Amino acid sequence: MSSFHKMSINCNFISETLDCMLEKSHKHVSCASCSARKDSLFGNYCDHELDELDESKSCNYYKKNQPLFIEGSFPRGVFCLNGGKVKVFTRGDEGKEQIIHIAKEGEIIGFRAMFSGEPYKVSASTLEECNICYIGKEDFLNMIESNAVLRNGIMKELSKELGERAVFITNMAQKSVRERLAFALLILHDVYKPEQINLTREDLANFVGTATETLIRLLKDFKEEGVIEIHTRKLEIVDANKLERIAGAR
Amino acid sequence: MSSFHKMSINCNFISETLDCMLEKSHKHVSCASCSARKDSLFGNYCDHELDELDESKSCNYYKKNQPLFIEGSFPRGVFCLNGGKVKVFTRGDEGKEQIIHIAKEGEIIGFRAMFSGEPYKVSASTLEECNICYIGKEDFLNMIESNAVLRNGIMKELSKELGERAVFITNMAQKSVRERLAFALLILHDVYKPEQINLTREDLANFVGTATETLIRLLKDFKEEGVIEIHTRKLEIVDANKLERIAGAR
DNA sequence: CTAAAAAAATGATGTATGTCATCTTTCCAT
DNA sequence: ATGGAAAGATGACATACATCATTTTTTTAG
Repeated sequence: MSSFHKMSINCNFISETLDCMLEKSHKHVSCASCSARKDSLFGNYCDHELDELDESKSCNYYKKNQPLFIEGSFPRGVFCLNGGKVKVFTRGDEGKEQIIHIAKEGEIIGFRAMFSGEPYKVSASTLEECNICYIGKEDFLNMIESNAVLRNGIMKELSKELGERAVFITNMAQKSVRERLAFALLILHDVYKPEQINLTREDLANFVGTATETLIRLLKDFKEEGVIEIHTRKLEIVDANKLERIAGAR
Repeated sequence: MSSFHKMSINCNFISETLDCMLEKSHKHVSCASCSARKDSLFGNYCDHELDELDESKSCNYYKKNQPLFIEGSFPRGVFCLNGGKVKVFTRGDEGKEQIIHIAKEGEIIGFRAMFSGEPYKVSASTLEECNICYIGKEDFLNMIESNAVLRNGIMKELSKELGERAVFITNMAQKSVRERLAFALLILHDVYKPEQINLTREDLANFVGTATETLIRLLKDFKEEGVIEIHTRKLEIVDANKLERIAGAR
């Protein structure tokens, strides 16, 4: 319901939204009117660039837990997240997911494998109902080639993520599960705001890198310490400062 | 001594090498004659591009354990590794190093922060005697802007590393120390060949993400199982297949 | 609205790995 | 060559966390 509300903001008319969501139509959501765009790499596109972008993209509705792409397959285009949250993850040897990133509105997903020439090293699937646009490989690469601003934005994004992952690796190697959970909650707080964090315990455990049971116990600790409130599936951050202290420096 | 030999290959004359190494001169090693170049992003440069590259770079000799750059500072240029090995690492809250990557001849180091506009998220320092060229920020960015092949090479490299780090994170989160050590040894085997792995136990532990004592015990196990030989500081991989089996899939 | 399935919660138990303390070997500068 | 420092090795011990088994709660589908 709150995600429904959010979604409606991103479309021109309620009727279009309903088509989009309830009837899974592939109705075009124009980039010019996409509210997620301003925070995206296309944020500073001018009118004719937007028209061109509109031409080359398709728009799709995804139900909860639908895959966008799967580890090992080859990319045919990139995904531009108009509404909803998407998890990006790999599977370890025993099939257990390790969530690398949770993407929100405005993010472009899956462009890494486009440049590396390798198959996807990660999978991506929706965590909730999503509206996602799709740009074919050729169109996207042409845009990159001809538009220096977009290209620099992409390079900046790749570089930023690379830095973040170095920190992620260090946290995994050196922090306790308790510290990592605090760290993860802070990240998710940022991703989900102004809404509350809304993930299954299993997904959260797979993001933190721990067993579901351990995660549940630690959440309970945090609740008893007054740093979070648990509203069934939704987690509310009550004391972010304390979380930061628990998570340690950085 | 064997690293001395290797170094000499990369310079035009022995006398130049000696200057370079023993007297720490900044004598120019020409890119045209750099044997590390063929495997690098500059591998397919033509003559006049090489001249240009030569103009804009400086060449320096580094002793063992010297820093190239430090986490938190801002980049002023990139480093191009002509000879020797370099570790790239972050420090956790208690100052413990987590090694993210070990770079070898031909690699360009430190270009991530150049694009992200952020300070370095990692530090880099030499693991042995090194010959390292340096290209200033402005020159490098100009090259990127004007040379599409180099640019695409950089984007490919960024993308590949991003994928590798997703795997690294998953390994950290889900594999046992024993499995991670096997995995690390295979990576290092590749980096160091045709030489033997040559790292302190502490550095190796900081790469695997474990305590030095634990690492030492596991090395002993591997030795007793006949997968490695330990020649004091140097590690010889005897049975790579078995290591792969221990490391698990991927 | 209800039944079945999925998710969440809780307890009991084992173990891989970190920590601390001590000793030995190797390295390196003088 | 030699002595001090760094690196390597080994043992004893503690514990954070995973695993397994079971129960309760929530969600979903018919």
